[in-house]
Amino acid sequence: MTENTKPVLRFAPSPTGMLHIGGARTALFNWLYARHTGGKFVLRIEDTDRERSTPQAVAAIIEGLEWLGLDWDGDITYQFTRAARHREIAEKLLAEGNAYRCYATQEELTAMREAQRAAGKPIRYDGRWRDRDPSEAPAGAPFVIRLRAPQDGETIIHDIVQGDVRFANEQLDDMILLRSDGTPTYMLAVVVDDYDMGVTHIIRGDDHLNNAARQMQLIRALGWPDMTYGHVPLIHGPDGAKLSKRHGAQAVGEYRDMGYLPETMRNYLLRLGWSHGNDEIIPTPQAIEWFNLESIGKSPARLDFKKLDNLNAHYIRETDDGALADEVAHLLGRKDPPQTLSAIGRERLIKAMPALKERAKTLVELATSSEFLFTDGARELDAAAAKILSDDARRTLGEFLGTLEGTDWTGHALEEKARAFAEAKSLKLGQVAQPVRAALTGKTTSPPIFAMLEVLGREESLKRLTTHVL
RNA sequence: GCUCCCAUCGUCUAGCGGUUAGGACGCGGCCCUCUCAAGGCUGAAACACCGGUUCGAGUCCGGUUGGGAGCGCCA
Repeated sequence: MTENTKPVLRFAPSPTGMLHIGGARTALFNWLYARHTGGKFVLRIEDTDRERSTPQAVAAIIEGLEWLGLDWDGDITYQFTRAARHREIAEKLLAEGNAYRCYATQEELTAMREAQRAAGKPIRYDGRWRDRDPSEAPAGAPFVIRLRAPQDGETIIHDIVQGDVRFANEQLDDMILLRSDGTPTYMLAVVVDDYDMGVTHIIRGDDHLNNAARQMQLIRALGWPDMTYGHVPLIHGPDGAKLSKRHGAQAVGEYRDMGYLPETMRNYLLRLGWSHGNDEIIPTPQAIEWFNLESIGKSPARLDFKKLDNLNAHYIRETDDGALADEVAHLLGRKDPPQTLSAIGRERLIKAMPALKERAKTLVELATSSEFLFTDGARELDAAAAKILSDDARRTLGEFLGTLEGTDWTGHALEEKARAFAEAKSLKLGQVAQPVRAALTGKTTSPPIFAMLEVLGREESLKRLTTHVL
């Protein structure tokens, strides 16, 4: 493959809100295909709507992509900076007769649509200025420039995921290219920018499928080459309805806050709408190797947090202990009031991490389950732990502690002692271990308790345990 | 209303004319076990409906129903 035949993919969000989970998947697909083919992945911010675009949204999108690990090639293109070029193309179309000036006012158009709606007719611009002589134009009145679109025949989109999609040209109206204030519309800007940026493949949400036909008409009018389209079905909430606030997590930042790993998100989002046989666990390098456009599914998918959790648990187990400790420290710092991880706390955390990470579905859970490592002295007991520490249990605990003098403070040695003690007393191991767990952690669930005794050390462990001896 | 898209277990999906319709998550059971997980084994669970085409349809075609998207001087 030579340099100029390599694919150029783009992600083109409009900065009017956070990076949405659906947008993240679109970005991922584009990114994966670019990396798979050795092509380019470029980022373009579609900020031609000056009213709704905000710098905060731009920042959130960039932050989201960076967190997801989706790096783009070259500089970010800000669409609004290219307005002069867009205008130039509109003028060219006008000069060639492929576009015309329309003087219809917004009120007039609104009335037109209302009438069409009332009559049960399709709602579209009726072409009232399409063939009017320019001399009829009201002097000095504002006008927009519309594409003179073909009225017969059909426009076909050869979509790589949806197949051939045909639109009768008669049902597509003459779209506005340049607004009356001279700024370009989205339809004009995308087509011109994609062409100028050398974009070869457009992978985007299928909410743009209808737009594709209109954009194709524009491309034809300009005599520019076709691009390859792939319209990916949208992601729905767990209830099948369109994703909205009430579904909870929507912005990628929220997933981060809930303790999901970027690796998890990449794998999960990939599987939502793309498949490779029966493979489920697909780390990113493997995804880059396997990804193709043909295996993108055609039907919309729903979010399933249970499955997300399961994948996240998998990737947490795969993550390096030190990196996880850093994440826990980060989460601690975000608490109210913020907590810092002490040197001793970090040391304990690293030692306990192999056992802790096997039990956590999210980083938040990991931080919560680590909490008992960071305090000193007697633990406050939760209700279940208090119940475990009955008088009998506390007596047993005392007797057991009595056998521990001189014991090597290792998980293995302590477990041996506990087993011997239990056998001597005709108790089950659990009858010894559970009171120890309750007293040591204040809870009834924890990583293997003898290993935790070792992590906390003799001194700290005895401090916690002796408090509860009867 | 008009246009376009979609339709396999609850969910994500494999399937690309002939399969006991497979896997994963979740759910139930068993094993393991100091708790909780993890892991192993195992069970229940799907081709929306109606017509065609074909010797033979989950797979091809049409319709119905049900979802979704679009119909802005938003993107």
